[in-house]
Amino acid sequence: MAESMKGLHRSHRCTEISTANIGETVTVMGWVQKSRNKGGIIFVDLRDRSGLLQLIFEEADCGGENFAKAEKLRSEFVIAAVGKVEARSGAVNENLATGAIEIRVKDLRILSEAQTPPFPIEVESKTKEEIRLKYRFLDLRRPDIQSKLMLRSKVATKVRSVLAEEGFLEIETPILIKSTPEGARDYLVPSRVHQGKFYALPQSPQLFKQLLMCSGYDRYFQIAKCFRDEDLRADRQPEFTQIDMEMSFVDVDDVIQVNEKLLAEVFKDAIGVDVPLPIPRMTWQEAMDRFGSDKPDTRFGMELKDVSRIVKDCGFGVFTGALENGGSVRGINAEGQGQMPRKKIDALVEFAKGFGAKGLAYLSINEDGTYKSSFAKFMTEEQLKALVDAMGGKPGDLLLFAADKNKVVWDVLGNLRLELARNLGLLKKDQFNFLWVTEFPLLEWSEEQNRFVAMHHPFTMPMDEDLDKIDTDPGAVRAKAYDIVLNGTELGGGSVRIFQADIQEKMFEVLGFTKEQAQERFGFLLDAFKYGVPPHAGLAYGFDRLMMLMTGADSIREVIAFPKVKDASDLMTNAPDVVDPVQLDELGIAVVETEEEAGEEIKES
RNA sequence: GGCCCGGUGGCUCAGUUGGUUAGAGCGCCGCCCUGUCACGGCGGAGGUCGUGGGUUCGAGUCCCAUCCGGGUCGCCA
Repeated sequence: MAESMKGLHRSHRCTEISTANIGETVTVMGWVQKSRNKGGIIFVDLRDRSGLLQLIFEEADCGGENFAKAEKLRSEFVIAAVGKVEARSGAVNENLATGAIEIRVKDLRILSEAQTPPFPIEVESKTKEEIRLKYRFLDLRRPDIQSKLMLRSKVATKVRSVLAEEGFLEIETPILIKSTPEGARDYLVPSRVHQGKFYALPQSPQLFKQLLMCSGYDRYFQIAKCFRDEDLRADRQPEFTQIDMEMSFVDVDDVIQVNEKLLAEVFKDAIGVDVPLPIPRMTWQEAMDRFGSDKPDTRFGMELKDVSRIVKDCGFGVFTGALENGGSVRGINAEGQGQMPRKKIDALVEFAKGFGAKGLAYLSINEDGTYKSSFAKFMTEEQLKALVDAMGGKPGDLLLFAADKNKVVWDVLGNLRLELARNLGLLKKDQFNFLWVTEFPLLEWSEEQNRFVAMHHPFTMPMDEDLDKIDTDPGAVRAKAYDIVLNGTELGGGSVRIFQADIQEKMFEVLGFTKEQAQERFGFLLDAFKYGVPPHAGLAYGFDRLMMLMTGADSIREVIAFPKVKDASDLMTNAPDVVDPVQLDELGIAVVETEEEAGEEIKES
């Protein structure tokens, strides 16, 4: 029943037609959003990715045959219509970009009929994501998703043009690579030709871009697909996209400078936001001390204060105990929240426990200046007053304290601060606060592995002034690593790379790699470094996260055309799925049944 | 792997202390309507409550298990 579009050419997208086109004959094609049949006159809202346009059918204009076809139109039919652009003789629709005009149709073709969609194709869908993802091809018709993906394309285009202007070359790196298991789990791809051997999908193009520097392509970038076989989150997908770059003959400031230009131009071009330059910088240590996070959200205050010295001789064992164990006592001031009901405070305590706190001490300052506190009885009036003063407490404020190892205190208060901001509505999506966090620790002690692990990656350059500490106090060595943070989200990160063999060897040694292990995993890079390597540094952005923040989306899935759900499967295609035994046989792979599955087998048979 | 939230017609939801034929709005189908745009009017179809057990005279409602989706902690160099 579908008709051919033979002889027709689309002349405009829906919203490309305006009052300037009145009197012209146009050909439009798209989907039926809605049909309103008044009996002798039929209105049809036509939709394409540009927006909506009203078509009008009257038998006198289009003839009986076309009118009969128009009567059959249902939602999501794909049609072509030829007609004259007219100013509306009825009321103008202020809600529509094309609300002042309509197309008086002379010829209609139904290019494709459609079943009723399982959920409405509309902005701000209320439909469960599960159903939307199963029918993603329909969900992607919704105007808000379309505008997000169109913006994503625009940003990618702008990134390419800015970086090209800056002398960057776009070079692709392989997807089938060698597994270098340090960090996230790799996705593995079996090899038919080399049975029993596997490729890995890249977690990032890291090693290849460093090799490109060795090869003289002094400025590289790529919009690169990356893969990590880890559990998902609202802002994490197993496959995601990085805007990845690397530069030769540069140090930290050079990387920051070119990226500030990139960010400013992209934000201006894509969403009209001015990014004030230079973007503020903060060391990792300062970020932790002031915000309890290495990715501080600076859209609001409520900063952490270290009150260890104030409370070191008080009678509250929780505080003094933490200090004796080498920890600290820190607090935040939730200004004006002194009247917070006990129930809400208890909820905050529970929240804090989720981040490893054993508890949360609080003190609210009544309007008359007296205190209500969970720990007042352990302290003298003077001690309490000193504490309140240190926190800048005023009548009506609520002070919250955590006492533990530094790492726990930061984590607890850093997250508590964000939770309070969320509850108080302090996080404005149209405000964009950028921040560079610099001087990250080079290494991080892993309790699990009982060794130091690289905080960034094993090729990160230590800061020159800390080099001598790498043997004596590795944990105190800072790195030439930097993150770009936007509104409390890590947008991207990078570092200056080690390019001297002796420092790289030292690094592997500290990380507990033997020479053989290092050679086995990264030999090709170490070899390359023997043949002349320029100093180099780079950065990679999470493109999906960038788009999530730009569009104000709550989930990364909203800015990815075909995302996966929490267990990394695809509800539309059903991937991953079992494969034909013949395929497995070719690959020399045997699948071992788990006990659970074996049990099911027995039940079924 | 842990914790938390959700699953009732196509969609979004309501369903009181467990109690007669499980409701609503939207959508859908039919008829009518020449200026609608959240069109309108009349009529109609459609669910056994994610799944499986259990308690009970009686389960959408209580219990157990399980599946699916979401959030989060672990994890994500």
